[in-house]
Amino acid sequence: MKFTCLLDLASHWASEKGVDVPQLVAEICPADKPGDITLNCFRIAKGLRSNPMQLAQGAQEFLEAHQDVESVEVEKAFVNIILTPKATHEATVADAEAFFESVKLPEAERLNYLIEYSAPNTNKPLHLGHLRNNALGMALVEILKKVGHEVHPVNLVNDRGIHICRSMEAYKRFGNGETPESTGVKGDHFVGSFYVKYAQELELQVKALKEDEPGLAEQSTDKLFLQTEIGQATQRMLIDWENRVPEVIELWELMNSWVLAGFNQTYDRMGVYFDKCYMESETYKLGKDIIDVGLEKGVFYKREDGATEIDLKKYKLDKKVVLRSDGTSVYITQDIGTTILKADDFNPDAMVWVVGDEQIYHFKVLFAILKELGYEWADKLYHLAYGMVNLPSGRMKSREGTVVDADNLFDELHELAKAEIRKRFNGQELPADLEHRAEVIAQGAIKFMLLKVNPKTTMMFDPEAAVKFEGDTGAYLQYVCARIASMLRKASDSEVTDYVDWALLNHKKEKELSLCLARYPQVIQKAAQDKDTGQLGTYLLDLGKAFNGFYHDCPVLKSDVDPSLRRARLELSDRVFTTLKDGLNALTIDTLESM
RNA sequence: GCUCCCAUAGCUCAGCUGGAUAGAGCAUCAGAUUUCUAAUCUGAGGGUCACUGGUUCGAAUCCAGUUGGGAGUACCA
Repeated sequence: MKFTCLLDLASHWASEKGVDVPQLVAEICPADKPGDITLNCFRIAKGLRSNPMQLAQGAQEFLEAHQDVESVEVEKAFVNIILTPKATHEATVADAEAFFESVKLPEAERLNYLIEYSAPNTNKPLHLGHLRNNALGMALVEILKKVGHEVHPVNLVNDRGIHICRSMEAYKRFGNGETPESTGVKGDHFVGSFYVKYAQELELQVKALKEDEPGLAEQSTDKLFLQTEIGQATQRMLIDWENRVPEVIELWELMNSWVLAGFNQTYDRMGVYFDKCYMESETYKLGKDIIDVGLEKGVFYKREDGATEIDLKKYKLDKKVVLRSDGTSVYITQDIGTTILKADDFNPDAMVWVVGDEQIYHFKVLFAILKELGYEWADKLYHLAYGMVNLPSGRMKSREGTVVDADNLFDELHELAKAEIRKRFNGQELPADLEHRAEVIAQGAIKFMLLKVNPKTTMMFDPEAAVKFEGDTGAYLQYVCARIASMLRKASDSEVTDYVDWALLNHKKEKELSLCLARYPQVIQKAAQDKDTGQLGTYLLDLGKAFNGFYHDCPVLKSDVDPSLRRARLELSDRVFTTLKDGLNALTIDTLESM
């Protein structure tokens, strides 16, 4: 927000005191104070090494004489300024093109980002936790694009390993040749059901084992895994998979194709897309050659027992094994290799991983190793570590059946949204796009709920609150858009002049609205910088509330409104509409012309 | 044991580089609708910002410690 009166004040001070005056940043005046904007002289005084009270006095004297200023009041070192309406609106949103252009970062600060998110396992359907990941990843992509970065989203599908073999082994035993097509079950759910069956069978075998050998009674299922018949069979299957045994590969390909088809449906519904999907089955052997290079460089060393290790005490981290003594890879080896592959593929300036906060340590280690290996992009790696999603009853536990399934949640919200629409049509003919409206509202509800909080917060998902479309919700914001769209529709046939007289918008709510709008470019840039969707969500709610206040107090289309005032209010409303839509789209939430 | 994160209204969450009397939504109570779409708006009650000390003109915010919670700490992924 660049207000002429503050620019003038800055140059006035500069010439008066003969020093450089940093840019004077205005704050929004608190609602209970007399003013539109506030100059905090406590803050300015530090830079100028002056007395805050005297600065405030001086500011008042200067500003009272300024043509953009109606009045000034000083409280302590706060200078509360009431601007003329013209100055308020023209410094903020009058020039729509300039306003939206100011969202973009300077050319020199724009980067090429590579963002990895989602990273599902192909053995179970997606649940609420994945939805937080997906929503964050998608939104981060759009926010970064919005401020001018180039962004490439990628996925890394965990399609191999012992957990995948579990579903396969169970299918071999209990599948009876059924398929998603023959049963009509979505592919990922179909395969997931065998993962569940596997767990049941394993428990039975463990129980039998413990009955045979009471000494094992205290052992965990994981410990006894390889002593069960099914566990051994699964382990053999993993080895067969690695040896590319045709019938195992065939089954694996078949079941993965089912799961991925299911995931793609869910992705499409959310609007998830990727520039590239890496499959772990194709990348899991990567990284070993890099370890050799690192050994030569002295980054790694061989331990006496043959394992290859790196000492990261310089980074306040522990030692980390990167190759087992038998020469095989560990998880981080693969991650090193995959990261380098991604860097080669996209040549990014910066990379982001959207992964849960339980892996914070892992990424610290990964980044430190890549730094030691000397990659030029190693300083621009970021782990967006989000907190987990809890239920009122606590953590989601698959064993207790409390996992909130993604597809079911979508369906449930869709039906509830539809019921809400029906309620409002109250017997009238329903709109032709009823299903579309319900889906946009449902997606908006779940996404906004997940994105409005700070990503790092361990958040609570309350099903009761999620199914309401009131208060701090996506629907609240979509509703504002629908209201404005309705006004703009009704006004479209009226005469539209190019000239908007912003000086007419002198109502407190009108000025507040412009001042709130004016924060948008900074907010979205800060959200991009901090990779924090919560800041944007909070802001959009502020904007929505500011509009609803205006809408309540300032009639636009009523017959007694002067045409030029109506014109100006429509223009302001249009700016809210465009901004809200832009901001919601940055959160990957769609808007509606009618709800 | 060690490391990291968290603690703000009954509940869920904001609170930017320290700045005015700590905010919002939900819930509770009281109001507003011959509508520009009430999925809305207005008002009320509700706080020892976990605790103790420190830095500062000024601390929810910074520092140290205490208590309580979560996560991580494998030749697992």
